[in-house]
Amino acid sequence: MTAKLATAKSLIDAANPLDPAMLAHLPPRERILIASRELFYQQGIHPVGVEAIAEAALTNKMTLYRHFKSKDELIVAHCTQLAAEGDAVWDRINEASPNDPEKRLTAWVNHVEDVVTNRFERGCALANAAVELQPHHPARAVIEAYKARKRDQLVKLFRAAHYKKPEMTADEVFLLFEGARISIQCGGKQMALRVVKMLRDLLANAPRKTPADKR
Amino acid sequence: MTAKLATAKSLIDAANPLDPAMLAHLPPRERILIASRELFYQQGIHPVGVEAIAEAALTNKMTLYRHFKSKDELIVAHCTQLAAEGDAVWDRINEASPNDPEKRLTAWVNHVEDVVTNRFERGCALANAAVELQPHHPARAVIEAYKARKRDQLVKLFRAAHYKKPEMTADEVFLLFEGARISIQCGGKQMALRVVKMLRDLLANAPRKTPADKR
Amino acid sequence: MTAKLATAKSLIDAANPLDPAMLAHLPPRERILIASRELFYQQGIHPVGVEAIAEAALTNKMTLYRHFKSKDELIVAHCTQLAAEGDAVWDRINEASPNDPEKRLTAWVNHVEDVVTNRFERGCALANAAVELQPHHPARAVIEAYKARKRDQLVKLFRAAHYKKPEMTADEVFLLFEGARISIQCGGKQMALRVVKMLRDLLANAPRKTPADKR
Amino acid sequence: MTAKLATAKSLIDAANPLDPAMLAHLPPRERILIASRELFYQQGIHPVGVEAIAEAALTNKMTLYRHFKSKDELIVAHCTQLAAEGDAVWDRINEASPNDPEKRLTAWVNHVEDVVTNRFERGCALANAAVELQPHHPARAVIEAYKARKRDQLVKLFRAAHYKKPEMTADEVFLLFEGARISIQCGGKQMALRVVKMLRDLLANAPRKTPADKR
DNA sequence: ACAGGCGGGACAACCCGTTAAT
DNA sequence: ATTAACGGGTTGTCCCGCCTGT
Repeated sequence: MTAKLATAKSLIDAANPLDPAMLAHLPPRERILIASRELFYQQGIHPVGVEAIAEAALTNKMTLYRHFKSKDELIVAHCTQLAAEGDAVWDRINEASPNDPEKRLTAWVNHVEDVVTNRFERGCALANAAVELQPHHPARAVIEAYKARKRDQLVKLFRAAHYKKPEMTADEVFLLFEGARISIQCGGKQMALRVVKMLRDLLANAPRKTPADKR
Repeated sequence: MTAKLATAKSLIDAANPLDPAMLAHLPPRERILIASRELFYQQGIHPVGVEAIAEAALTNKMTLYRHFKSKDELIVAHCTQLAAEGDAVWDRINEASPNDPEKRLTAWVNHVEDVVTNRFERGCALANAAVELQPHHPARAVIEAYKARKRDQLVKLFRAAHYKKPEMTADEVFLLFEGARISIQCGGKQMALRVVKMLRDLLANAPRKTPADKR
Repeated sequence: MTAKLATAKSLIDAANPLDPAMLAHLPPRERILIASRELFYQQGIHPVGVEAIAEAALTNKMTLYRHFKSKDELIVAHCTQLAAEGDAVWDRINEASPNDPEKRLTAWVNHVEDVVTNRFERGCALANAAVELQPHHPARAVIEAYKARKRDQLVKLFRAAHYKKPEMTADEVFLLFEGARISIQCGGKQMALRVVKMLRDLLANAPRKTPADKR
Repeated sequence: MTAKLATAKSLIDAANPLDPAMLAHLPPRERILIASRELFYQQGIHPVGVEAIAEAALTNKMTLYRHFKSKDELIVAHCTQLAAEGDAVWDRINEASPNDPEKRLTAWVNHVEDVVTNRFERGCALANAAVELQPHHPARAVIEAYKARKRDQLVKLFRAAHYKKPEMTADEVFLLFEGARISIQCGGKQMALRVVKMLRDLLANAPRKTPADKR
């Protein structure tokens, strides 16, 4: 489990992502995106000004505006980055056991456990962004595409694992996870932690296709 | 079912809540809270200025500041109001069948169906507010208390209905509902609609205590 | 001549238009327009910020933006005001001698003398604005309409005075006046002063309609 | 007349002055001045940033700042260039008929006709610059010297052509031309076109020195 | 008590001219 | 010679209190 955590951590952020020593050798665009992720996640999108982002990224407003032609575009890039990271986690889980859907399911639940246990005290950054951004904001499309992709990937996984109703099961699992993360924001940290047991029960008890397949 | 809808509707909003004809005969404080609810829900809290609220409430900033000594206090009152309305819905459901937990469960699911089907295109207003507000904001306490209350009420209801694991079932139901509503914001309207079937299946299949206990 | 000057002066600005004592009892919108006229004329439109205007108008940006929803709109109002004042000068000249075109011509030349001699060290404010503003700026239409109106009014006046070629003479007079004022900006103050003699000669020598009228 | 146009055109701009193919083989300083002339004339001086100039000149800001130590200095160079070009036009006209002032006058009016007819949709670039620049700007001196020179050259020309009042006639002609060009900016394109006829009439009718010369 | 305009300071996003580092 | 850095300045909006009249 320690290994698992280290793996996941290294995928997303190593230690303190705003540590000047970490940022110093990165190109400005990277620094800006890292700073955005951190500040947007901690404080939300609206309350964070471009100046604060530039400062946290060890640069200045002008450089920020050379790389992103507006704050809105930065927000889009920020959401795109988050989505790509989420996809990367999924890909890593899949590639680890390409021929064993059971293991992939287990690995995903372990990832969920990591997420609700150790990180993301403010829930899902993309869901939060969707809440803050107006419906017509271009970043919304990025978020919606990501969420739809996640659900479809779960469907495929449950189908590969010969679940009888892959769509239904995927929806259930997806909504439980989403609900757990939004509940973190609403004080339900304890409830979010219980979601892991729910998911394990659900995976164990949901009906499979045929006994033959199980063997 | 028509009656149900009418009931819920009348609890929350009658026709167009910002219709001047509706607001005119209400005291200013009520008008301001109604306007806040509408604007905050549609656009979020940060993007809506006090001036816009005052205008929609057919009054002016001065009056607003006489009733709420700051925008933050208005936000608290707004969340308190939303919580009270949610509680009222619950109470109404409970009082309709005080001695029949089965009927109460059914009624609650029907209410959920109404919510995800007909209204709240932007998910749960309180969850959205929690996302927008900083952790130290006083309104967060109101929201967290409300969400905890909801979960506990579900636990009690499941216990009354002799479910074997009332906490577990309540959590599951709660998270599914929360997940469904946050998914509305993330483009998962279709998925949110499927939550109703999930809930009905779950209620039907979750293990009850024993037939002996029912008698 | 003293009377003339006083008259013209009172039409446009009395003493120092930015004197706080003068501004104090005026409504904010008036103060802002007066401050705009003064600052825009002295420094041009681009170099003057809204903050400086608000300050000179003894108010602040917020009040300015309550009366004009953008700087561009303020510029339009400013140009409209200048045009109205120019029209008022013309009207006053006309109403003073409604039945004597000769006197009106003389009065107009006297006004020109006043303008190039005593005021407007930076030429015609509207022409300057036209130079500074992009062709698509809405204020440009105001300026062009004003200039066209001035030329047409001169044509009518020359026709009433029985000049043989009223259009030609009006154009000539108009262009000389315009040229004189733009030359002020280009160091040709001395040349501008000579325009008065040119105009008087031109009016005296341009051919009239009938010999009888000439006596 | 086609030859005339070609001549004048080749003096000032050949086809599209910002065509990369035209600029490519020029030294950077030339490219920058050409780009400045085009952009400053089309949009004015204030709205055009150094970055845009560098880009249009197929170079970068750093190179620009190696050739001109500030934007203000570039503006001075720009105005100096415009003045030199104007002088070159005048010299060419003069050198074409060094001993025939009548021809020179005619040629100059033809040039004026070309200017107000075919080019300079935004009037005189130097006059526009004078309007935009503060009185203390060093480029103003360049502009004023140029305009004064133009007037003096006209005086000399009228004296050489034996006009009775060369100063007066020169002023008149000068102001008409200036007025025509500023009027282009103010919507008076039609009026500007009529200035050519005025000038021809004026030259034909203004009194000459001795009857002997005329015969 | 309500209505409304006015005032004020802070801060948002965005862009400028200019210089330094690489 | 390109990219980054920098400080200051732009327009525009925020929340909030004052100060009139009803």
